Amino acid sequence: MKKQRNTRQRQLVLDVVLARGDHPTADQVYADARAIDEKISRGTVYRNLHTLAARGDILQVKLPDVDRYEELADRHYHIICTECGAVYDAPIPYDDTLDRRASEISGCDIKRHRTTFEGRCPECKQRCE
Amino acid sequence: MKKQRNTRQRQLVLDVVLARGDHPTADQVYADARAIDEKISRGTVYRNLHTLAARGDILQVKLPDVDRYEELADRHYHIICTECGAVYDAPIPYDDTLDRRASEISGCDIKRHRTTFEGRCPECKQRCE
DNA sequence: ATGGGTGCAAAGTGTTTGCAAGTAT
DNA sequence: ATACTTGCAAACACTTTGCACCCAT
Repeated sequence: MKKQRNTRQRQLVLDVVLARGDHPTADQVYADARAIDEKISRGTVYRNLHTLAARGDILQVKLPDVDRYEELADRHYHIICTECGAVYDAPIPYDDTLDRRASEISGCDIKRHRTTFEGRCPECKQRCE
Repeated sequence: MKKQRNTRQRQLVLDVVLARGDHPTADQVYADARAIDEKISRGTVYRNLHTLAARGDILQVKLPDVDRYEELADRHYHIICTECGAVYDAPIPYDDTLDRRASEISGCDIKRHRTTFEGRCPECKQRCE
Protein backbone atom coordinates (compact mmCIF):
# COMPACT_ATOMS: atom_id res chain seq x y z
CA MET A 1 0.00 0.00 0.00
CA LYS A 2 1.32 3.43 -0.83
CA LYS A 3 2.18 5.76 1.95
CA GLN A 4 -0.65 7.99 3.08
CA ARG A 5 -0.53 11.48 4.44
CA ASN A 6 -2.49 13.00 7.24
CA THR A 7 -4.11 16.04 5.79
CA ARG A 8 -6.30 18.52 7.54
CA GLN A 9 -9.23 17.47 5.34
CA ARG A 10 -8.81 13.75 6.01
CA GLN A 11 -8.66 14.36 9.74
CA LEU A 12 -11.75 16.53 9.51
CA VAL A 13 -13.75 13.84 7.71
CA LEU A 14 -12.75 11.31 10.34
CA ASP A 15 -13.61 13.71 13.18
CA VAL A 16 -17.02 14.41 11.72
CA VAL A 17 -17.93 10.72 11.47
CA LEU A 18 -16.74 10.03 15.01
CA ALA A 19 -18.46 13.14 16.37
CA ARG A 20 -21.83 12.16 14.93
CA GLY A 21 -21.93 8.68 16.38
CA ASP A 22 -24.70 7.68 14.01
CA HIS A 23 -24.78 6.52 10.38
CA PRO A 24 -24.27 9.55 8.18
CA THR A 25 -24.37 9.44 4.41
CA ALA A 26 -21.48 10.92 2.47
CA ASP A 27 -23.58 13.99 1.91
CA GLN A 28 -24.25 14.47 5.60
CA VAL A 29 -20.55 14.16 6.30
CA TYR A 30 -19.94 16.73 3.60
CA ALA A 31 -22.45 19.13 5.16
CA ASP A 32 -20.91 18.80 8.63
CA ALA A 33 -17.39 19.14 7.29
CA ARG A 34 -18.40 22.12 5.21
CA ALA A 35 -19.73 23.83 8.33
CA ILE A 36 -16.21 23.76 9.73
CA ASP A 37 -14.11 24.15 6.60
CA GLU A 38 -16.14 26.00 4.00
CA LYS A 39 -13.60 25.15 1.33
CA ILE A 40 -13.62 21.34 1.49
CA SER A 41 -15.05 19.76 -1.65
CA ARG A 42 -17.44 16.87 -2.17
CA GLY A 43 -14.81 14.92 -4.07
CA THR A 44 -12.42 15.16 -1.16
CA VAL A 45 -15.07 13.93 1.28
CA TYR A 46 -15.93 10.95 -0.91
CA ARG A 47 -12.27 10.13 -1.48
CA ASN A 48 -11.46 10.33 2.20
CA LEU A 49 -14.44 8.27 3.28
CA HIS A 50 -13.16 5.55 0.96
CA THR A 51 -9.61 5.92 2.15
CA LEU A 52 -10.58 5.82 5.82
CA ALA A 53 -12.85 2.82 5.31
CA ALA A 54 -10.16 0.95 3.35
CA ARG A 55 -7.65 1.74 6.05
CA GLY A 56 -10.09 0.51 8.69
CA ASP A 57 -10.57 3.76 10.56
CA ILE A 58 -14.29 3.80 9.91
CA LEU A 59 -16.90 1.33 8.67
CA GLN A 60 -18.81 1.54 5.45
CA VAL A 61 -22.41 0.44 5.91
CA LYS A 62 -23.75 -0.76 2.60
CA LEU A 63 -27.47 -0.17 2.56
CA PRO A 64 -29.81 0.17 -0.39
CA ASP A 65 -29.87 3.59 -2.06
CA VAL A 66 -26.83 5.18 -0.43
CA ASP A 67 -23.81 4.00 1.46
CA ARG A 68 -23.41 5.21 5.01
CA TYR A 69 -20.45 5.36 7.35
CA GLU A 70 -19.92 4.82 11.04
CA GLU A 71 -17.33 4.55 13.74
CA LEU A 72 -15.28 1.38 13.80
CA ALA A 73 -17.10 -1.37 15.69
CA ASP A 74 -17.66 -5.10 15.80
CA ARG A 75 -19.84 -6.66 13.18
CA HIS A 76 -23.45 -5.91 13.83
CA TYR A 77 -26.76 -5.51 12.08
CA HIS A 78 -28.81 -2.42 11.33
CA ILE A 79 -32.43 -1.35 11.51
CA ILE A 80 -33.72 1.09 8.93
CA CYS A 81 -37.02 2.86 9.37
CA THR A 82 -39.08 2.54 6.20
CA GLU A 83 -40.96 5.75 7.07
CA CYS A 84 -38.29 8.28 8.00
CA GLY A 85 -35.12 6.53 6.82
CA ALA A 86 -33.41 6.64 10.21
CA VAL A 87 -30.74 3.99 10.77
CA TYR A 88 -29.98 2.32 14.08
CA ASP A 89 -27.72 -0.44 15.27
CA ALA A 90 -29.76 -3.60 15.85
CA PRO A 91 -29.75 -5.23 19.30
CA ILE A 92 -29.21 -8.68 17.80
CA PRO A 93 -25.72 -10.18 17.93
CA TYR A 94 -23.84 -11.07 14.76
CA ASP A 95 -24.26 -14.78 14.11
CA ASP A 96 -21.05 -16.04 12.57
CA THR A 97 -22.21 -19.65 12.49
CA LEU A 98 -24.37 -18.52 9.54
CA ASP A 99 -21.26 -17.73 7.51
CA ARG A 100 -19.84 -21.18 8.11
CA ARG A 101 -23.14 -22.88 7.33
CA ALA A 102 -23.63 -20.87 4.14
CA SER A 103 -20.06 -21.63 3.05
CA GLU A 104 -20.45 -25.35 3.52
CA ILE A 105 -23.81 -25.69 1.87
CA SER A 106 -23.23 -23.35 -1.05
CA GLY A 107 -19.61 -24.14 -1.85
CA CYS A 108 -18.84 -20.42 -1.74
CA ASP A 109 -16.12 -18.88 0.35
CA ILE A 110 -18.34 -16.66 2.52
CA LYS A 111 -16.52 -13.89 4.34
CA ARG A 112 -19.42 -12.24 6.15
CA HIS A 113 -23.04 -11.28 5.89
CA ARG A 114 -24.98 -8.08 6.27
CA THR A 115 -28.45 -8.06 7.79
CA THR A 116 -30.78 -5.09 7.73
CA PHE A 117 -34.10 -5.04 9.52
CA GLU A 118 -36.89 -3.02 7.98
CA GLY A 119 -39.79 -1.57 9.88
CA ARG A 120 -41.02 1.49 11.69
CA CYS A 121 -39.06 3.20 14.41
CA PRO A 122 -40.89 3.96 17.70
CA GLU A 123 -41.68 7.56 16.67
CA CYS A 124 -43.06 6.71 13.25
CA LYS A 125 -44.94 3.74 14.65
CA GLN A 126 -46.73 6.03 17.08
CA ARG A 127 -47.31 8.81 14.56
CA CYS A 128 -48.95 6.37 12.12
CA GLU A 129 -51.61 5.18 14.51
CA MET B 1 -55.68 0.99 -5.54
CA LYS B 2 -56.39 2.35 -8.98
CA LYS B 3 -57.31 0.00 -11.73
CA GLN B 4 -54.40 -1.27 -13.76
CA ARG B 5 -54.26 -2.34 -17.36
CA ASN B 6 -52.45 -5.24 -18.90
CA THR B 7 -50.32 -3.84 -21.62
CA ARG B 8 -48.09 -5.69 -23.98
CA GLN B 9 -45.06 -3.99 -22.44
CA ARG B 10 -45.98 -4.84 -18.86
CA GLN B 11 -46.51 -8.47 -19.78
CA LEU B 12 -43.19 -8.51 -21.58
CA VAL B 13 -41.31 -7.19 -18.55
CA LEU B 14 -42.92 -9.83 -16.37
CA ASP B 15 -42.15 -12.58 -18.88
CA VAL B 16 -38.53 -11.55 -19.09
CA VAL B 17 -38.03 -11.67 -15.32
CA LEU B 18 -39.73 -15.07 -15.05
CA ALA B 19 -37.83 -16.42 -18.06
CA ARG B 20 -34.46 -15.51 -16.62
CA GLY B 21 -34.95 -17.21 -13.28
CA ASP B 22 -32.03 -15.30 -11.79
CA HIS B 23 -31.63 -11.82 -10.32
CA PRO B 24 -31.49 -9.37 -13.21
CA THR B 25 -30.92 -5.66 -12.77
CA ALA B 26 -33.35 -3.23 -14.40
CA ASP B 27 -30.85 -2.77 -17.17
CA GLN B 28 -30.61 -6.48 -17.87
CA VAL B 29 -34.38 -6.69 -18.02
CA TYR B 30 -34.33 -3.75 -20.41
CA ALA B 31 -31.79 -5.49 -22.64
CA ASP B 32 -33.80 -8.72 -22.76
CA ALA B 33 -37.05 -6.90 -23.38
CA ARG B 34 -35.46 -4.78 -26.04
CA ALA B 35 -34.33 -7.93 -27.86
CA ILE B 36 -37.99 -8.83 -28.28
CA ASP B 37 -39.62 -5.42 -28.62
CA GLU B 38 -37.09 -3.02 -30.03
CA LYS B 39 -39.34 -0.10 -29.24
CA ILE B 40 -39.78 -0.50 -25.48
CA SER B 41 -38.17 2.29 -23.50
CA ARG B 42 -36.08 2.29 -20.35
CA GLY B 43 -38.65 4.40 -18.54
CA THR B 44 -41.34 1.85 -19.26
CA VAL B 45 -39.19 -0.99 -17.96
CA TYR B 46 -38.41 0.86 -14.74
CA ARG B 47 -42.04 1.86 -14.27
CA ASN B 48 -43.28 -1.66 -14.85
CA LEU B 49 -40.71 -3.27 -12.58
CA HIS B 50 -42.02 -1.00 -9.82
CA THR B 51 -45.62 -1.69 -10.68
CA LEU B 52 -45.12 -5.44 -10.79
CA ALA B 53 -43.17 -5.45 -7.52
CA ALA B 54 -45.80 -3.29 -5.79
CA ARG B 55 -48.51 -5.56 -7.09
CA GLY B 56 -46.56 -8.58 -5.82
CA ASP B 57 -45.97 -10.26 -9.16
CA ILE B 58 -42.21 -10.14 -8.74
CA LEU B 59 -39.78 -9.43 -5.91
CA GLN B 60 -37.48 -6.50 -5.65
CA VAL B 61 -34.12 -7.51 -4.19
CA LYS B 62 -32.52 -4.51 -2.56
CA LEU B 63 -28.79 -4.97 -2.72
CA PRO B 64 -26.03 -2.38 -2.53
CA ASP B 65 -25.36 -0.47 -5.78
CA VAL B 66 -28.39 -1.49 -7.84
CA ASP B 67 -31.75 -3.05 -7.17
CA ARG B 68 -32.45 -6.41 -8.71
CA TYR B 69 -35.64 -8.31 -9.40
CA GLU B 70 -36.67 -11.94 -9.24
CA GLU B 71 -39.60 -14.28 -9.49
CA LEU B 72 -42.03 -14.27 -6.59
CA ALA B 73 -40.82 -16.59 -3.84
CA ASP B 74 -40.75 -17.05 -0.10
CA ARG B 75 -38.47 -14.84 1.89
CA HIS B 76 -34.92 -15.93 1.54
CA TYR B 77 -31.37 -14.62 1.70
CA HIS B 78 -28.86 -13.95 -1.03
CA ILE B 79 -25.20 -14.55 -1.69
CA ILE B 80 -23.28 -12.03 -3.72
CA CYS B 81 -19.85 -12.81 -5.10
CA THR B 82 -17.48 -9.98 -4.28
CA GLU B 83 -15.32 -10.89 -7.29
CA CYS B 84 -17.72 -11.27 -10.20
CA GLY B 85 -20.91 -9.79 -8.78
CA ALA B 86 -23.02 -12.89 -9.37
CA VAL B 87 -26.06 -13.24 -7.13
CA TYR B 88 -27.45 -16.53 -5.82
CA ASP B 89 -30.19 -17.56 -3.45
CA ALA B 90 -28.68 -18.63 -0.13
CA PRO B 91 -29.33 -22.15 1.20
CA ILE B 92 -30.13 -20.81 4.67
CA PRO B 93 -33.78 -20.56 5.73
CA TYR B 94 -35.34 -17.21 6.62
CA ASP B 95 -35.34 -16.86 10.40
CA ASP B 96 -38.47 -14.98 11.36
CA THR B 97 -37.80 -15.27 15.07
CA LEU B 98 -35.18 -12.59 14.45
CA ASP B 99 -37.86 -10.11 13.44
CA ARG B 100 -39.81 -10.72 16.62
CA ARG B 101 -36.71 -10.49 18.79
CA ALA B 102 -35.56 -7.29 17.10
CA SER B 103 -39.03 -5.77 17.50
CA GLU B 104 -39.21 -6.54 21.18
CA ILE B 105 -35.76 -5.36 22.07
CA SER B 106 -35.65 -2.24 19.91
CA GLY B 107 -39.21 -1.02 20.28
CA CYS B 108 -39.47 -0.81 16.51
CA ASP B 109 -42.18 -2.41 14.47
CA ILE B 110 -39.98 -4.71 12.37
CA LYS B 111 -41.61 -6.11 9.28
CA ARG B 112 -38.76 -8.19 7.87
CA HIS B 113 -35.02 -8.34 7.41
CA ARG B 114 -32.75 -8.79 4.46
CA THR B 115 -29.53 -10.76 4.75
CA THR B 116 -26.83 -10.84 2.12
CA PHE B 117 -23.79 -13.04 2.34
CA GLU B 118 -20.59 -11.78 0.80
CA GLY B 119 -17.79 -13.96 -0.42
CA ARG B 120 -16.41 -15.73 -3.44
CA CYS B 121 -18.45 -18.06 -5.58
CA PRO B 122 -16.97 -21.49 -6.38
CA GLU B 123 -15.60 -20.36 -9.76
CA CYS B 124 -13.92 -17.21 -8.49
CA LYS B 125 -12.65 -19.06 -5.43
CA GLN B 126 -10.89 -21.57 -7.68
CA ARG B 127 -9.63 -18.99 -10.14
CA CYS B 128 -8.03 -16.97 -7.34
CA GLU B 129 -5.87 -19.77 -6.01
C1' DA C 1 -64.48 8.32 -23.98
C1' DT C 2 -61.29 8.33 -20.61
C1' DG C 3 -57.62 7.85 -17.81
C1' DG C 4 -53.82 4.63 -17.26
C1' DG C 5 -49.62 3.60 -20.13
C1' DT C 6 -45.98 4.57 -23.52
C1' DG C 7 -41.77 6.64 -25.80
C1' DC C 8 -38.66 10.14 -25.58
C1' DA C 9 -35.66 13.13 -23.71
C1' DA C 10 -34.52 16.00 -20.02
C1' DA C 11 -33.65 16.25 -15.26
C1' DG C 12 -32.35 14.10 -10.80
C1' DT C 13 -29.40 11.56 -7.50
C1' DG C 14 -25.34 9.92 -5.74
C1' DT C 15 -20.63 9.17 -6.88
C1' DT C 16 -16.28 9.18 -9.50
C1' DT C 17 -12.53 11.28 -11.97
C1' DG C 18 -9.16 14.30 -14.92
C1' DC C 19 -6.40 18.01 -14.18
C1' DA C 20 -3.55 21.71 -12.51
C1' DA C 21 -2.20 23.60 -8.22
C1' DG C 22 -1.12 22.77 -3.33
C1' DT C 23 1.20 20.52 0.55
C1' DA C 24 2.90 16.75 3.86
C1' DT C 25 6.87 14.26 4.32
C1' DA D 1 11.99 17.52 -4.21
C1' DT D 2 8.56 14.12 -4.63
C1' DA D 3 4.28 12.30 -5.12
C1' DC D 4 0.08 12.17 -2.44
C1' DT D 5 -4.04 15.39 -1.98
C1' DT D 6 -7.01 18.97 -2.95
C1' DG D 7 -10.70 21.91 -5.27
C1' DC D 8 -13.25 22.31 -9.18
C1' DA D 9 -16.06 20.93 -12.66
C1' DA D 10 -17.17 17.67 -15.94
C1' DA D 11 -18.47 13.06 -16.43
C1' DC D 12 -20.80 8.83 -14.86
C1' DA D 13 -24.22 5.31 -13.71
C1' DC D 14 -28.67 4.51 -12.43
C1' DT D 15 -33.31 6.10 -11.99
C1' DT D 16 -37.24 9.24 -12.19
C1' DT D 17 -40.32 12.39 -14.55
C1' DG D 18 -42.87 15.87 -17.65
C1' DC D 19 -45.29 15.77 -21.66
C1' DA D 20 -47.95 14.75 -25.67
C1' DC D 21 -49.72 10.86 -27.87
C1' DC D 22 -51.67 6.13 -27.57
C1' DC D 23 -54.62 2.32 -26.38
C1' DA D 24 -56.99 -1.08 -23.03
C1' DT D 25 -61.19 -1.11 -20.93
